[in-house]
Amino acid sequence: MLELRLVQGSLLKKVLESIKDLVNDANFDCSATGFSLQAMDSSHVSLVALLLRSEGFEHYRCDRKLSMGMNLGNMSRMLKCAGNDDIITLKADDDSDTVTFMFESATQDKISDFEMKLMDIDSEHLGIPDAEYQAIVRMPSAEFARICKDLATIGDTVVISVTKEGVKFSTAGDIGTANIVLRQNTTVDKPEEATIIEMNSLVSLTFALRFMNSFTKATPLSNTVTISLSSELPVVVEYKIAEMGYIRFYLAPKVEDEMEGD
Amino acid sequence: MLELRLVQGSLLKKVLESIKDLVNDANFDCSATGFSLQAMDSSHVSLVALLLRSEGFEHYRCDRKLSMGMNLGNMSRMLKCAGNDDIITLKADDDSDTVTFMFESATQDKISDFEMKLMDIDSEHLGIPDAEYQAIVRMPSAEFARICKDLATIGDTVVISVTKEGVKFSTAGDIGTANIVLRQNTTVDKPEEATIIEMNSLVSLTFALRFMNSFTKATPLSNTVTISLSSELPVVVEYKIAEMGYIRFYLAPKVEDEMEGD
DNA sequence: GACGTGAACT
DNA sequence: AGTTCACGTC
Repeated sequence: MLELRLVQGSLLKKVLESIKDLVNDANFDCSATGFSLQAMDSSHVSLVALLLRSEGFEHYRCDRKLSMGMNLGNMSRMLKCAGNDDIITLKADDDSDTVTFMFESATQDKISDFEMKLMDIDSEHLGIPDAEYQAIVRMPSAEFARICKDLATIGDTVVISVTKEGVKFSTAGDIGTANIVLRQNTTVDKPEEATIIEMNSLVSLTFALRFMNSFTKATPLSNTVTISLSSELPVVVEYKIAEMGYIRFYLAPKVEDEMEGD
Repeated sequence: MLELRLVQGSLLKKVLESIKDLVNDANFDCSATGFSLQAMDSSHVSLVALLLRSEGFEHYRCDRKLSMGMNLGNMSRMLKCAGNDDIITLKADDDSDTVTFMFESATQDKISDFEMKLMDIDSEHLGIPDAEYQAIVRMPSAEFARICKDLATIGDTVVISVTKEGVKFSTAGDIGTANIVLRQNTTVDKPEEATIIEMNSLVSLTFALRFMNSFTKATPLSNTVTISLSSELPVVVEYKIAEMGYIRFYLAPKVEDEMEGD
């Protein structure tokens, strides 16, 4: 028996909006710890990891570990039927092949329940080791989204270079080149507007903008984004989910001297 | 060496928005006087003339006359990467085949530079003689845009007729006809809402609405528009650019008794 | 919330 | 190249 009651239902709506374009089908894993997901995108290039800790739910009952395979497009379609102020409760019986989403309007005047078929998805759950990163950049998520969107109008890949002073985003394409430099800035009135750089060593890595622009769909989940970079490691683009956990996107850097990217 | 610093960068963004649909490629001409452009639209029917005087720039350095051929679509794409409050600096080395747009955010925390390839464009620079016009109408630019948009839903051409009392915009199409009369009105609280007519002789001319509706893309540049009319002369639709210059569109009247227009 | 525009896909 | 979808703007 599984029953998870999330008062701020809009969180789950936003989570699905942020991953449904990247991942078609995925297993949601429930345990006493929380509600989580780990999945490769449909082209098997990037990886998404979501965690919503049990403490973040108003009510969290998970008798035994459960892995529920869902089509994220269909799940998103159902969640779109929930109001932004609705309380969402997710229910599943043990050994059931369906999951039920219940939506309660803030006023309790409208109560909906949507039942969705589960599916069998074979997924290797990768252990992601904690790593030391050469540089970690924290910046306003909207700014990061804007930069990735702008650069994508010029080129296909972005080079992210971090120095103590700032972070540089560069691209090149047929019509020209672009460099955007963001200065480290911790002295801003509002902490969510700060750009903070923790750097152990200089790092400069190249990524496909197509994926970065998918990741930034998670912007509504958090005012800030954290980008963790190391040579030879996938970049981690993390959006913290207040009081509950995070959504993290992993993407391997491009090898610089490849003849032709994809 | 060329270096033009424009504090109100949104002006340049708006200028490009207003001409990029009309003209594909054009030469920007820089001289000590200012930054200008003159180009036929891609169908070689209408003409655009832009002037941004050097005095309007915070910093204006132009060592020698320079003509820079740009693809306006690509230039617009790059300018879209500038914030509306950004300071835009345009740089080019002599004999360089590129131009650089630098964008500085108001806070100086974000500095971008975009380099664009220049192109060779052969353009005959027409001398446009100052002319006496039979009638000059000044009116709110938004009103003019609305009229052209509305009339285009009925017909393909507009007849603009000016009398001392007012200006009439007429069209006819399959579904019917339309006439919009604007009375001269100088007694309005705000001068930008006035409709002012200077008339030497009655004039009534026909124009393709398709082009008029392209011209009105410049509406964000000025609250008022000036329409100068004479038989046998192209109409001039002018939007003044505060403190800096103007953008003018020229379009030849249709000959009335042609069998079929274009 | 609706429209118009630009980008992606077929 | 045409259609569809998503985004930004009004």
